[in-house]
Amino acid sequence: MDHQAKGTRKGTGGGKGNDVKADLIAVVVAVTKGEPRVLTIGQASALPSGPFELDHRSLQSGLRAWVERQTSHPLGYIEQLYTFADRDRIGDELQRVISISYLGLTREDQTERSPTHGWHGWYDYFPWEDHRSGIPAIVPEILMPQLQAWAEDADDPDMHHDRWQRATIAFGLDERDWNEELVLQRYELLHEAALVAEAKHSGNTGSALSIPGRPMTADHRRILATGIGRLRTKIKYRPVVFELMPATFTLLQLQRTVEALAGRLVHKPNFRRLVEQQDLVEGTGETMSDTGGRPAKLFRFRQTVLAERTVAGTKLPLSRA
Amino acid sequence: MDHQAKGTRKGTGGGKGNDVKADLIAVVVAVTKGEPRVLTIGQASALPSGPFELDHRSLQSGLRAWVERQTSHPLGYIEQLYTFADRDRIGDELQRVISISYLGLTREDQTERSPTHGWHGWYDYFPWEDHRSGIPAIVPEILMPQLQAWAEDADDPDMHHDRWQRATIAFGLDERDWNEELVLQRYELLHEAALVAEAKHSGNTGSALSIPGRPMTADHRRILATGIGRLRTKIKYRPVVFELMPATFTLLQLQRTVEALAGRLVHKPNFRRLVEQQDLVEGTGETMSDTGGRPAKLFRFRQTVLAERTVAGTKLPLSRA
DNA sequence: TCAAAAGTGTTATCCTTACACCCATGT
DNA sequence: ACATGGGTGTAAGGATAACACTTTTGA
Repeated sequence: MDHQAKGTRKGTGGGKGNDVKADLIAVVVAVTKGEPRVLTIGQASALPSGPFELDHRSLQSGLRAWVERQTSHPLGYIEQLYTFADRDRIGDELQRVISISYLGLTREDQTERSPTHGWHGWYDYFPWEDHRSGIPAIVPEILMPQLQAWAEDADDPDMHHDRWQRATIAFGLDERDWNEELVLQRYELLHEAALVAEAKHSGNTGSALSIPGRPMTADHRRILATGIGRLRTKIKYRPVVFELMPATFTLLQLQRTVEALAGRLVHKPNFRRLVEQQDLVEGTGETMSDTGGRPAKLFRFRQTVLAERTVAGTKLPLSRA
Repeated sequence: MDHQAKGTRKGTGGGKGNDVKADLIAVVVAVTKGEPRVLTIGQASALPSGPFELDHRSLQSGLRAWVERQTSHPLGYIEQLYTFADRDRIGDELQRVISISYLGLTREDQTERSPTHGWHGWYDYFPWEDHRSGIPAIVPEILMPQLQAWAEDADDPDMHHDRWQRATIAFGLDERDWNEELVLQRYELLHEAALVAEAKHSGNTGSALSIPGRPMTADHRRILATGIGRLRTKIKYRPVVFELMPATFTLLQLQRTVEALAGRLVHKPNFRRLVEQQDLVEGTGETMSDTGGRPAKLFRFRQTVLAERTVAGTKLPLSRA
């Protein structure tokens, strides 16, 4: 790197003028018995994380090293989420910490028991995000009234209108408008309205009572929200669900997994056609007959589609020429 | 941040054991006279960048500060692209540098002349990416033969097949299969095949000759590829093009801008309908009659849609219930 | 026989794509 | 008149969403 700016650096040699700490932090997801779960350490309130060290070959391998060291759990698919920076007090010095967050998908080892880490349903942290059984009661009964109060607390009519509009968009006024992808927007709105426990620390005047939903250390819940949002978006255009499935599965199991992630129910006949028509899966020839009803064919993911298909992704009216 | 890992940190107090340098780096894009251009410093071979400093309020504001200091050019819309890490020699010490890259959209000030920075057409760096006049000659005449040679140079048949398959997917064998979003995959493929100048530095055995396309400092061209790819994806689902347009414009100007970014032509009548039907623009009542032909209505972007619409984004067969 | 889940058929609707054509201005 | 770009109509085809229905098992 020899960009022009070098000359203006303070203490280019070895001084630690603008040096920062870099942290790696992981949202590791699995779906077990139809519930999406996230890997946590400590009292279920922190995501696995650790400093990026000089002997890590890359950010990805550093992250894998940390997660595997802290949880003995190997990771499969991982993807970078977002990088953010905060000022942090370490000892007496004010120092920068940069956090580079990743999303990881894996299968949960249900046999293991550990005091240092565990799996927790992600809807424990975001109870308003699960719409599989309809709109959760807390949305109309607690969140919306609180958000309305927050909006009315605004300084001027414009601000009031803006706050309430953001709230109605983020949460969807009637059921058809609910957009499951807006996980981060919803969390940030609740944070801004000082309705989540994490907002209290920053000397916020905010409302007295906190809403349901388990808080996390520092801004880990915001990172988790980012990961959930990303995954909900991604399952729609890339076949990442299969990273969470066992080697063979029935179409209903696949559907339940998608529903768990999206937080909403999908239409069974159409879901089957969608999956089969895209050649994402192939039958194994075997069937499974455990959960009452007619035995279901077992399928496996067709690895080859990963190479064959890259994503259509047009939305422009291209002209042929 | 008090994640569990803290205890294992080397020199938690003030030691610089695992401290890193953090660089901010910007891909700043404008579209001028139907050509997409990128802001560069130095001999048109580096992107604006600089260290993230302790007095920057946030990553975004640090980036804005650097770009504005280096180019006197204020930024509009910005979004984070990707973060990557490399080992770098600074003085005698081996040290980490983390680069956090951003995409910025703006309008070019065509009056300014500066010796320290300039705007350059992005197809100078990626001549194979412009398909507005059909497939560029260098694709079939230079790139594909070189890639084929590279594929045939593989150690075993599997590797040969894999390399050639990746090449055909990335570049699209026949015109209909060209996917303009795969900018990064194409660049990385050419890099892996040691066909771009930047690949030579890393002691690569690679081929003797480099292909057309202006190289950049360090990995800046890879970052630019990331930015172009992201922008090409994004214009399809978010109205970001308007960040690049003047206050009022004709629909053909808008179309030319989209075409410049996508590197392909779009179908005029359908493009108009697409734009108008989505209520993205409103007429100003005025017309413009400069470039031969019937005077065109002028439009302006409807700012309100940013709030109203968040993105539909369904692709799952949801069930109503 | 009934409950539960597997699976198939079919239609209405909307969106995308393509083609054909007319309109208004300058030279 | 004609070239150039502006602008509208419309029909074919495919994807999506919704509804109705048959099949195969276990209790």
